Amino acid sequence: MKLAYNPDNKDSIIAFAKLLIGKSVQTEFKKDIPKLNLSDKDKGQLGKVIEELYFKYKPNSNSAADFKKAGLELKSSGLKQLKNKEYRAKERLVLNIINFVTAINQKFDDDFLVGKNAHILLVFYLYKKSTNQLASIIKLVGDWKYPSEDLEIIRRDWELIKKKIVDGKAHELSEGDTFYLGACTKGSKGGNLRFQPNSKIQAKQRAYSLKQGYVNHIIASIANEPLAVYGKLIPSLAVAKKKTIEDIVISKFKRFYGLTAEQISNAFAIEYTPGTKSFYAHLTKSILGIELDKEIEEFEKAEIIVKTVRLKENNLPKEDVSFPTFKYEEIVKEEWDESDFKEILEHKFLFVFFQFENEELVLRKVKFWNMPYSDIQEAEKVWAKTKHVVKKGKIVKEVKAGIRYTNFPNKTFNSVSHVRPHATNALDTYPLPKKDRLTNKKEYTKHCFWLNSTYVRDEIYLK
DNA sequence: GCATGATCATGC
DNA sequence: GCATGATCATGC
Repeated sequence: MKLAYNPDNKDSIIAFAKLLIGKSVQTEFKKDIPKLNLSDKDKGQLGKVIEELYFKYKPNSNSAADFKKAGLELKSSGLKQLKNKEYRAKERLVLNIINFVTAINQKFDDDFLVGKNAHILLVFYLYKKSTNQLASIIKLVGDWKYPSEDLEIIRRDWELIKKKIVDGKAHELSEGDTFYLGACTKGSKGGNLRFQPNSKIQAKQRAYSLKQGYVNHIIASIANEPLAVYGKLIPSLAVAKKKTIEDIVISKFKRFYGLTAEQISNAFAIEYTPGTKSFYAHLTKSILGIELDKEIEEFEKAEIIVKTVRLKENNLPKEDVSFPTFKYEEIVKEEWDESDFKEILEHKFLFVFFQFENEELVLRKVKFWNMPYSDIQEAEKVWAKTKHVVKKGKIVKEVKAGIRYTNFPNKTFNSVSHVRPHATNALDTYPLPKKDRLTNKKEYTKHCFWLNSTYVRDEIYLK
């Protein structure tokens, strides 16, 4: 059979793939799709149709690239579109499954850089909740090779994941451990436990993945969107080889330890306006040498969450650390492993600590941090109790002097996290899945998960 | 002085 | 209009 492309030639494959832009496979292959017996639940169904009906080859699950001779791996993934029409990744890009047993003897150059990951051909479709994946319109097609600076970061990420497996801690892996390359869970919820070589504890099956923020950069590159809105911390391969993101950030901040926020802002000729929302973000960018109107490229790719914390003189943060509000109707449907809260907690954070000293705020230190496995398990208890309370319709415990006291997990319930209101006022609400038993209301003031200030002090600032 | 509920202010 | 960082108010 004569193919419409040359499977041994990269350019030919890529050019042929680009002919898919603007089409849906549903329309193109209506007649043949039923023969593949795909399940609607199969998240990889679009990829299978493109492989078998468009490129006309059988999908492989071995370690060789899909187009073996050309060294090209085909992947399809979803896009969402912002109000300003720009595209963003719907989710992380999942690469190959990590074999815990063989991983401990592998080398980065032989594992990651050959086979499936070195050169990827990406087919992005526009995701819509109401649309079947096969009917989605393909919007962007292009190939991706890692810039050499990124590969240095990915190499360190890969080494860290390997070290955890070597140390018998595959069950403690978290996406927050690493910067661009994550070890994400893969497979049906809860199940899919695997043996690991250096521990008796079974670990969730995991795959290497590129963080959603990293995929956004791949998308921008393929879509030819201007990258001028980003400023870089790592200007060259030489710097990337010598220093980690952490090294660079900490060394830049260190020069200002002990200075007040006002002194630092004066050093950069930025206005000292601690009341405005952007002040601390601007201070951080100035210290890092990033122009104020630009985003920090490495932070965006690694999805680093920056939190500025102001400590009282006794080292206790003045406020607990908040996260986005959760929706009652959604939390009751979530499983922990797919929950928004766990997703946030598996990020990498940069904490910037200031401390009050005679009414002035002094920069104490910065710290990269991600939540240890045992604390994520603690946070799960807070999440589970919250879900339970909403599900039972037992949010309000009692009403005293017009104030509603809740059954949500408080600071004494758990040392890591608690649940508290986060709203404009009591009338700023989300709908409830079930009427609250005591108040008979079908909506409730917006709440969110918070990190306890004592936890931030003891486990992040003082450690 | 802390815990908990309630609210404000800014910026997009 | 809403998300987010910040702050206030009350009671123990």
